[in-house]
Amino acid sequence: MKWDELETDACPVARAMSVVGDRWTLLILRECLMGVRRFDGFQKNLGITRHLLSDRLKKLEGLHLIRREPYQERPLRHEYRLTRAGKEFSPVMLAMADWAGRNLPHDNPAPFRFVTRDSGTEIEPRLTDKVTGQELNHRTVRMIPQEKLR
Amino acid sequence: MKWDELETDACPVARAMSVVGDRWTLLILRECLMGVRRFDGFQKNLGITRHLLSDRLKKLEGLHLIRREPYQERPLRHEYRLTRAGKEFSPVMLAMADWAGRNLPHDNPAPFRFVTRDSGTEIEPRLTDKVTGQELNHRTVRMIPQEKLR
DNA sequence: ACATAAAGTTCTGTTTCAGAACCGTATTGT
DNA sequence: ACAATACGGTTCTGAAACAGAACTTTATGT
Repeated sequence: MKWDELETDACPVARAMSVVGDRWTLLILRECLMGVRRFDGFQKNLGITRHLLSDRLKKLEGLHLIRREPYQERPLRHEYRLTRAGKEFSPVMLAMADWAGRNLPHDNPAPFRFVTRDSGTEIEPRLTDKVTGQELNHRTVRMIPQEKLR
Repeated sequence: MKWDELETDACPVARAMSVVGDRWTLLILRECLMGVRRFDGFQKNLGITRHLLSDRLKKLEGLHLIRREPYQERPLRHEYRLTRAGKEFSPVMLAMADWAGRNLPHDNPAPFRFVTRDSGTEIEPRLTDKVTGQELNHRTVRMIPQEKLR
């Protein structure tokens, strides 16, 4: 199975992996969420090669997760900003950071924090159901293949 | 920057990518969450090459996200099951599936559903704060680099 | 005139991956 | 008895992706 087949898979998890299933793309999104907007900013923060960064930014733009906007002319330069779809990735990033913080431990603390915009207090993420408010985890949720439903 | 440097990065998102930052690992976890336990089950469902599957299962076992347990002797055969840490990945999977379902659209419906174990109703995931119950998204949460806090 | 900056592109060698073939141990079918 | 099938891998080869460095272009500062 090749990359291009993943993109068009009926499974949303597979499609998600066609986007963030490489070493860098999700880390670029992390930098976007932290406010980085320019090529060299990404490159220096991540230690990614310039070639790959250029490539990934194009890919993310093509997927409409980031937008390329001119911030000066002569020479024409652009910055990269999250679109709505890109911003909506934020809860995934949070859930992932929380999981990794608990399950892939490290001696040093994370180099960032998630805080609420209103009070500035640190958050404790928890996935819940919109309707019932019930916590969603492996104990409360089942993932059922569609065939087995019928 | 190389793979091995990612694993030991202080950033939990980077460490998460050292685990699921490839085409297959997260899809293997998806299969685990759907109840697949055996080598050929993963191989057939995913279309991954046997070599890579073998490799990824070893990696996941090494990270204690899955456990290898004998289910028969002669010939000795094992099945692969999620550990607690692996099961705790479930909310991330849910958040990701939800995001991709909304932002990487596809004509066909997902080949699975997430339903509650008690009532069997389909869930609508939403990330909230444990303490305040406030919804967590790009509008309500800021991601701050540690340096800027001091 | 020379150095620095920003945003890439190009080049070369290494690593990872895809696809197929092969192997070992056992069970089932004829 | 013998072949076919099941299961769980390992080994091999060519293709794709990646890392690191050098180069380019347009412009500013000194």
